[in-house]
Amino acid sequence: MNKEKFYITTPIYYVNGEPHIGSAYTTIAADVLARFHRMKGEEVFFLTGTDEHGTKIAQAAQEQNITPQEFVDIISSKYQMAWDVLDISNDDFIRTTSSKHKDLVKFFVTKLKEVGAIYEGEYEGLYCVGCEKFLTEKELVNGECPDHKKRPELIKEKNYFFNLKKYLPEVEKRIDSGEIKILPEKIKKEVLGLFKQGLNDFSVTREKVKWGIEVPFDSSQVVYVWADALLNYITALGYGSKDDLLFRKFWPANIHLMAKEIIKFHAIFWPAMLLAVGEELPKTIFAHGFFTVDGQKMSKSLGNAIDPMELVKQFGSDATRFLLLSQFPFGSDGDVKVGNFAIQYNSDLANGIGNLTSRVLSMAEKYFPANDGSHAKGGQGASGGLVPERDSELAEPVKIIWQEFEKAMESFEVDKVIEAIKKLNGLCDSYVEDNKPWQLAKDDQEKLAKVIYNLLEALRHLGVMLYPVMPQASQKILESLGKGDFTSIKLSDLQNWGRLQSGTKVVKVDALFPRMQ
RNA sequence: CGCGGGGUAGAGCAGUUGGCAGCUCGGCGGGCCCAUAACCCGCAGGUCGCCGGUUCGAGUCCGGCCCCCGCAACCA
Repeated sequence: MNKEKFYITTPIYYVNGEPHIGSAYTTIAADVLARFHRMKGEEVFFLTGTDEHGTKIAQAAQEQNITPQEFVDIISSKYQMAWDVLDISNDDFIRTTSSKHKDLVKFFVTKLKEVGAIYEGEYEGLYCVGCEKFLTEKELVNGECPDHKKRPELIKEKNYFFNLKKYLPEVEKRIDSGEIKILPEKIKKEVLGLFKQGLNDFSVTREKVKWGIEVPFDSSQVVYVWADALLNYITALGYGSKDDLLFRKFWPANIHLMAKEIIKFHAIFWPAMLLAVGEELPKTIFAHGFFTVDGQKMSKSLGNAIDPMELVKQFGSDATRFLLLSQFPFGSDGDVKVGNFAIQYNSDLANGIGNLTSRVLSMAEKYFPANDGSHAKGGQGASGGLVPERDSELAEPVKIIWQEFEKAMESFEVDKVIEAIKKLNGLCDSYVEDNKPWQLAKDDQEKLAKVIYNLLEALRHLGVMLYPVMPQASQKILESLGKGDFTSIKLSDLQNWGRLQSGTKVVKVDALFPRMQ
């Protein structure tokens, strides 16, 4: 039987700055989906990376007196370290300055020329000699370049243009019909609106830009951003090379995930380019929303950008993942109150999941102590408990929560995934109160055994459910139940009630999420 | 008349096909004692932006108005 495949991507991030909360948000969300699909037993390829060409990069490097390559090496490695710290499980990390990518982009551009999808034209724009780049109206202050206080010149240069107009009707049709799913629905509307407004052919090369991939058939030109960056999704898979096994296996992408500002390029330009060369189109393109911080748009100039690495320092990787994803519905914009992170950490994680884990394991240990003496050596929590007789009183409600959880995952509603987790947490807390194990310990051993079993088994389910969002906590919970490694077991099996064997030794863990003061 | 989103309890948000207005946090009161001073229960009563309309009945449909915000006119 062929395993189902799942190919998920984030955008490649532009290395003009270090990882920020937006890129972290996208990447964490993608990681959650990737982990979930792996749990389902699918063959997953999860790609992220960095976009490293362009004038801005060359300038930034010059300011620091290093070569552009040195500059991008530094920033790119910061992204890789950040994702490492955040437990991102990407299968590859593509860099647009890698020789593989560069070769395949050249191949692609040549192919565009061969099929007649590009033509020579003239680009006219406002050029600042000081910046050595074209400026947009938006960048100008009183009609002047803000950096050099000079009016930019209106100049023309040779460019190759992609014949977008030729492919627009087909792309529109595929989007409208849902062959390419654009999500959420409102973004789809917006994209369809763009067609009505009309779109122009776009440059795929530039003459004045120096830091980029040289156009193979015209050395005066360098490949311009979209024909470079977007290609990462297939060059990473070896498209156009001898070794294109991954490409044939994983393309088309199941989902391109991104923030909404680049939806146009992904929903329109990218499919059009793929059509031009006769390749399949991505199945789903999902654009999530933007953060505002305390009501204001996040920006470097305002100095209100949230550094994801600071969050990790404060809360840890798991909690950072959880907190970012639970701020607002995935796909909408949302405001983040910086002060709320700690409050929410305490309520959902310390008092919620952490406390539940702690109370359940404590009771197991207290009421059903293991007496084989083979405890963890040294350290605290060296005692252990045994799982008592099984019971299925919680099986049904847990099953329903699993259904909600999966539905949320399948529809990319990451925030609702978190709701499901919280619901299971709440179910367990209520169950404790309803059954009062400390009472049963005095007068009903038989029922006590069932109640504790149910709690331990529910905790196991929680541990599994936590895996996509908070892999570390998941691991700790499952280890404490003697179920550390479950990656080879399919989710559908893990979801069965009663997998936890009676008599299994459980070991209390240190606080999963220490309370913040 | 560029495109799109939104205005619901102190705050942040849910509200599918119209039918007693919900969730989380905070606040107040009670309970419990297994647990990370955690947990459970109850309460707190918001003209659902404004004005009309359709309907037995409208945050939920229609029309108009006011106010926020995002995207866009080839920034990566």
